[in-house]
This record gives sequence, C-alpha cells and structure tokens, in this order.
Amino acid sequence: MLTKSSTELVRQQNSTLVLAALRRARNLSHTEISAATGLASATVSAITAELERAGVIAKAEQHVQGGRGRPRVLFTPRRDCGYVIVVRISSDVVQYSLTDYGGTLLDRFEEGRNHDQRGTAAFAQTFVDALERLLQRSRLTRDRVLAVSISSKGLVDADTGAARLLWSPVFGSEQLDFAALLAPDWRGEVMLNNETLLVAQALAAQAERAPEGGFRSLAAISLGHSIGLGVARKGRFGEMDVTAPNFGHMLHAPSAGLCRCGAYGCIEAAAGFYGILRAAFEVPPDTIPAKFVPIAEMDKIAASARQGHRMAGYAFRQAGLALGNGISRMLSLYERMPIYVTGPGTRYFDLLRGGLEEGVSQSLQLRLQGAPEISVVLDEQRLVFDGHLERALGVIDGDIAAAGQA
Amino acid sequence: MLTKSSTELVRQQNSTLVLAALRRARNLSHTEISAATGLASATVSAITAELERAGVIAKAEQHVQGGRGRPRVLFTPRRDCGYVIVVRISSDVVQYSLTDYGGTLLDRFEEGRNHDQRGTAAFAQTFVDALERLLQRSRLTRDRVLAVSISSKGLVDADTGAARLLWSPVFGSEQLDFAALLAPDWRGEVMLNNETLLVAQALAAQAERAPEGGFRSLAAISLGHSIGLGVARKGRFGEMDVTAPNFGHMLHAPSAGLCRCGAYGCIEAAAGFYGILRAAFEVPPDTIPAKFVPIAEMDKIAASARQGHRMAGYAFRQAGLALGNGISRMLSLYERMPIYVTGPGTRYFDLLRGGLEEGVSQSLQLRLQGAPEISVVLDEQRLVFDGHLERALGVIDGDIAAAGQA
DNA sequence: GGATTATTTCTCGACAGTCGAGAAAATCAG
DNA sequence: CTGATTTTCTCGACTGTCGAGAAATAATCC
Repeated sequence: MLTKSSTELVRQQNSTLVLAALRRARNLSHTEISAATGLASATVSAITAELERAGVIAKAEQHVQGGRGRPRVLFTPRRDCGYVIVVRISSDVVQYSLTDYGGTLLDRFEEGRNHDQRGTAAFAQTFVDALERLLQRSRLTRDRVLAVSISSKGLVDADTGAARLLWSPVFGSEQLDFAALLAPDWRGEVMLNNETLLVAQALAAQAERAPEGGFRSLAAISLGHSIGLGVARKGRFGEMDVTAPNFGHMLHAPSAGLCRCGAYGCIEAAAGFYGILRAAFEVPPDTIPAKFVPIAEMDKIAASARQGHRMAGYAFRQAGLALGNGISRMLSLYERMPIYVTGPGTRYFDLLRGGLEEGVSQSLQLRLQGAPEISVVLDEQRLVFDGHLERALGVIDGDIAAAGQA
Repeated sequence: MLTKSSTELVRQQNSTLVLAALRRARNLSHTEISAATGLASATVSAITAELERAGVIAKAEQHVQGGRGRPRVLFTPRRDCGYVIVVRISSDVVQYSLTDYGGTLLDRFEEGRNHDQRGTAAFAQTFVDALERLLQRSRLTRDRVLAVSISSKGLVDADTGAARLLWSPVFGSEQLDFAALLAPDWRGEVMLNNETLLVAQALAAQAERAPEGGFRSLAAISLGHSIGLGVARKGRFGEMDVTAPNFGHMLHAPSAGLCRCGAYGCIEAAAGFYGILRAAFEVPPDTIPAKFVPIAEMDKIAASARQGHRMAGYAFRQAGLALGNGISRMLSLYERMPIYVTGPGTRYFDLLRGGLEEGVSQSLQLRLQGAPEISVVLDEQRLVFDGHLERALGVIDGDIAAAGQA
C-alpha cells in the first residue's frame, strides 16, 4: 500500500535533492543548484534560505569569480553542522574514525581485538568506551554526533532502523544489537551494515557520478578468510538499493566440505582461505576449519601453485569454480551486471581466474547476454570507508530534510 | 538520483491512492475513502470530483442505507471506462480474455497452438487477428482497450515499457516484441510478464488484503514441463516489487544433465517433467530432452514410484533435491519467505517433498531463521489471470491519475 | 407530527509549496 | 560614468491539502 502524499513531503524531497547535489559538488551557486535539481530558481531560494536558517549550509565567504555579471555566491554544507563516527569491525582490529558533516576525516584510531574471544558483552563495553574516547579527543559531546555507522562481515538485520548483527565470523551467532546498546545516550542514527555492502555502495556511487552514466547495477565480491557479496541496483524510483545477500554461505556443492558456519558445502568452505588451505593440504573436508589463516601461509600455497604444484593449483581452481558457480547462480536470480572483486584474496586472482571463468560460464542467462565483466579493485578498506560516508551522510541529509518540517 | 517533486505529483499519487482503495473495495463512500487513504475529507471531495468529471468513477444510484444521518453515496469505478485484454500463452494453447475496467470477464476464447512450430512471424499474425476478433465479438474499438496484458513462460525483458520475450520454452531464443507488434494501431499499454511472476503477484495481493497483514515477501514456484519462479517483495516505499528470476535455468549441479536450453545442469533438467522422465527410465543424462511429456506419462511414473519402484522414486527424489537446493540458494540471496508451489507438477508433491525438504535444509540462513513454510496452491491458471488483472488495472489506474494532470 | 440527533457530504478560508517573470544587485567593459 | 551582462531575489499566480463548520438528510424521541 502506497502512502499518501502532501505538500510538506514535496518540500522534504526537494530539500534532500538540494542537499544531495550540494554534497556531490561540495559547493554550488544558486543557478547551479537550479540546473542540477531541475527546480525553479524561486524554489531554490526558498529551500536554501530554510537550510541556511537551520545552520546546515552556508554561503561561501569569497565570491571569487572572473565572470561578467553579478558574482555568484556559493552555498556549501557547514562542516560543523554535525559529526559522524565510523566503526569498521574486522576480525583482528576495530577502527574508529570521526568525520565532520562534510565527510573529512578528523580523527582515527584502531584497537586490536585479542583473539581470546571474550564474548559480545565485553566487546560492547570496549566499543562504547572507544566512542567516548573519540569524542573526548576532539572535545565533542554526544549530541553533536548525527550518526554512528558500523560495519562488520556477516549477516545483518535488513530492517530499516535495526542495527542487529545476526551472524558474523567474529562473534558467530551471538547477536549484537548496536541500536539497543547506544539507544539511551546517543540521539544520532545508529546503523550497521555488511562490509561488502558498503563496498558495493561506494562503487555504485562512483559509477553514478561517472560522466558516461547509465548505471543500472553492480556486484562487489570480497575474497578473504570469508566471502562477502554486495549488490547495488538502481530502484524503480531512481534510488540506490544495496543489499548484502548471504553469498558466502550459499550452498555450492556438498563436496565442498564443512564450513565455519556449521553447514556443509558453502561457497566459503571452498573459496575462503581456510577452504583453499584444506584442499591444498588434502585435509579431509569435514575437518573443523582453522580459526584463522595467516596471509603468509596463503602466500606460500600460492607460490607453490604458481610453481606448478598440483594440489595447490587444484585448491585455487576449486575455489574459483565455487565462486564462479555462485556468481552464475546469483546472476540467474538478479540480472547481468559487472562484478568487482576486492579483498585480500585478490592477490591470488591469477590462480582463481581459470576456475572462476569456467564456473561462471554455465548458464542460459550468460549464453543469452554474454559473460559479465569481472574486474579487480584494490584498496577495499578505502572503499568500505567511502561506503560508510556515502550511506551515513545520505541518511543524515534525509533526517535534516524531514526535521525541517517538524 | 531521485527526481524532483511538485504539487501536481502529490495530486497524482493521492489520486492513484483513491483509485486503488476503490478498486479493492468495489465501492466506497466519501468517508470510507477518507478513512482508507488517510486523506482529509476535503481532499477526497476534490479528487473524486475530478475523477467523476473524467468519467472514471461514478456515484452509485441507490443509496441503500439503514444508518441514521444523511445517506452515504457510494463511489464505484465505471466499468465502461475502458477494457483490458488478457492473453495467456501456454505451450499448447493461447487464451484470449476481455474484461472491463472493473475486472469482470466479458468474453474469452482459446486457440490451439499446432506443435509444428511455424515460427514467431506466423504466431504474430494469428495473435493480432485474435485480438481483432475479440474486439469484434464485443463490438468494441481498439481505442477503448486500455491495456493488453500478455503472459508466457520464459524470460522477459525487465525494462518498464518493454514487452520483449527474450527466451521461452515455446519459441526458444527467437525473440518476440509485442510492444513493437501493436505499436502503431493500439494506444493502450502493452505489457508482457512471466507467468509465475503473475502468480506471485496474485498471491501477494491476496496476502496484502488479508486482515492479519504484515506481508513482506513470498515466492511462487510453478512445477511442470519447465520450472518457473516469481518473487514478490514489498519495497522501501510500500510498493509491490515482483520479479521472475531465471530460476529454472539456474545451475543446480553438472550431474543434472543436458537441459532444453542447451546448458548442462539446470534445475529444470532435473526437476522439469522431461528431467524426471529421463531419470526414471535411466536415459543417459546428455540425451536431448523430449519436446513434450504427456501428463499421462508422468502419472504412470508417479504411480510406479508410489508402488515402490526404485528408479521412479529416485527420479522424483532427485527432482525434489534440485528444487530444494535451488530454493535454499534463492533464499540465501533474498531472505526467508514462504514458498507457494503451483502448476501441474503439484500432483506429485508427495513424491517430491522428501528430496525438497532435504535440499532446502542445507544453509546457514535456514538454521538461523528456520525452514521456510512451503505450501501447495492449486488452480494456477486462475492465479495467473488474477495476477494479470492486478497488474494491468494497477498500471491503468496510474495512467489515469497521470493523465488527469495533462 | 415536529423537534432533535446523528451522520455524511460539501464548501470555504488558511496554509504550504512551486513556478515564471521581472526587478534588483553587482560586476565588468568601454 | 554608463551600459551590458549575469546572478540573485521577490512577487503574484497557481495547485494542492487540511480543518472547521455549514448544509443535507434520515432515524429517533416525545
């Protein structure tokens, strides 16, 4: 059931439009905003006046201009309008970052996670403490933080407003509800997203900004100890729809062996680092997976595979096959889209490629539409961070536009 | 990029809201419309007046009322406001139906399809002729037809506005563009949808009307000569998002053998009628699939399976396994949702169930959230027809609301 | 049977928003 | 200094929603 509309919602939508345009371009003049949004000049006046009154945007001091007529006055988001905390939880380290409303990094520190899993309760405490520390270092108060954006590998509650970690390689199925954790003291938005979802978000934002345009959809796959997938698609109303399906634990083939999650035959059980290790050393496939595989260990297997060692090569090939089959299945259910591969596993992409291409090539869809473009993108952590900001600042802009009414 | 909003769009949206409410309930009074849509009474007055002026709705003559005060006057969609043609293309027969704007069936006939495939060109001609015949029988002109809604099994161009059949069991990869076919003479909407998509649409509409409410998503699976899947999900803005992923030709396992589509290992190659037949008779799995399997033949295999014949039972079990694995993978990529099984293959559901449940039970997602409810729904053809109307009339209502502005 | 009451529909004025046109502002060229 | 040029700002017209209250109308009460 659609919901009723009103003139107030119109203003809200057009306000977010102006904020989005301003965010993309850093600063724009009155006429540029009008051109970018398609709104009439008078409407832009009304909206910018309101946003300026609310302290969200400001006119730039210097109207540097070489033009002929009246100098343009540039609007720009006010950095001090609020702040965003970004938390990246990975298996060995947790990174805390603070940025302003403009998205520039103000402070960052990391905290190691000791591997003797003390459970979620202890982590929750260090987490809250770290947030406080981040504020103190920059002399900020909690109410200046408009959003806390958290990422982890694993499965996240997809409901909007929820921030529950349902399953993760770090905490297993011990659930962790960040929204509840920060609920009483923090008034900002609390959001939790899968790491690879954020990669897809960042790549999609890049693609949409690109001049050639025409973006429809893409998928990001992260290779490492576990396997992540993010899918970004443009929805019916032009909005970006990003999801993180449970790709790593999608069924590949029962022969793939026991997975960390307890099931048999997951993609991860063949294509995750521990799966590759197991196959290379011919460990029985129902062996309980290694808790952690050092990258040096993987490098050694890769080196011997490149020197022609049979089982090592086979292990990577099987991993590629699992990924390829998974991608083929994923594309059957969605549509043809370019695939971007990230994560520490990309350094073995030369070894995976053969199996991957073979695995992908088995479907009607691909025969009709051709194989998808598969490319490697580096600097996954950077992309995750960009995805965090893209998402968090977008949500904040929405909140601001909505608050203008109240 | 979102698009700008305006007061006219507000009216458009609210008009569709009123039309949708009116369609669901057949007839509603002024106050009932107000309650159903959440719009203020004055707004309802304005919108109903406009729609009445446009000849889309009318006040019911008789204000039967036992109430106390001023009698309620009921609004109702005007049946003669326009007409819809529904075409169901199945492998052996094409059914043409005519309904009015209220969705009541006015006329229907079927035309057999001779199996000596004369190609799409010949079919296109008989198709256009049949539409003309449908009009003549009811003495209507083409411009009174607001939509032609066509369904077939197979893969359909998902772009809005397009009506191209990309691949189908009937015509193979010979494409057929219905929009182009009817473009010059017919001014109504031409839409083409996968058959099982329409089943999902109809079931979702039912579920949403149900009093308990809280509908999120569902999947419909059609079992028969080929395998169809439709997924209906409620989108971010409350709209119903229905898709028909290429489930039948998703990769199951290479061992499943040669599929009709030319690839190896599709779900259909194991779970379609010809796949079951092939397994039951131990025909080599790379045999070119039978063009058509009579249902009597399938019944015989089922009977012997029920009597304990080993290979027949195995064939159904393998089919169930292929379906179950496919569902498990599908749910990994989307979310947990109830599954509705339709189609002629449901009569063998007792034989499929074991393999199906085993096949479904292999994933992390299901361990976390429990197995999906799987139920059988009969009368697939009726559901397809309902889905046609649900969709076509919805689109027409949208067009009417949009036209009110112009 | 007439007054009352309950209920629904309709109408009016207030308010919010967008838009186009043109006035006002501000700079540069000559 | 004057005019050209470009940008910003403002005003009135238009569209739309909303709340309140008037108008309509049938059942009920006495």
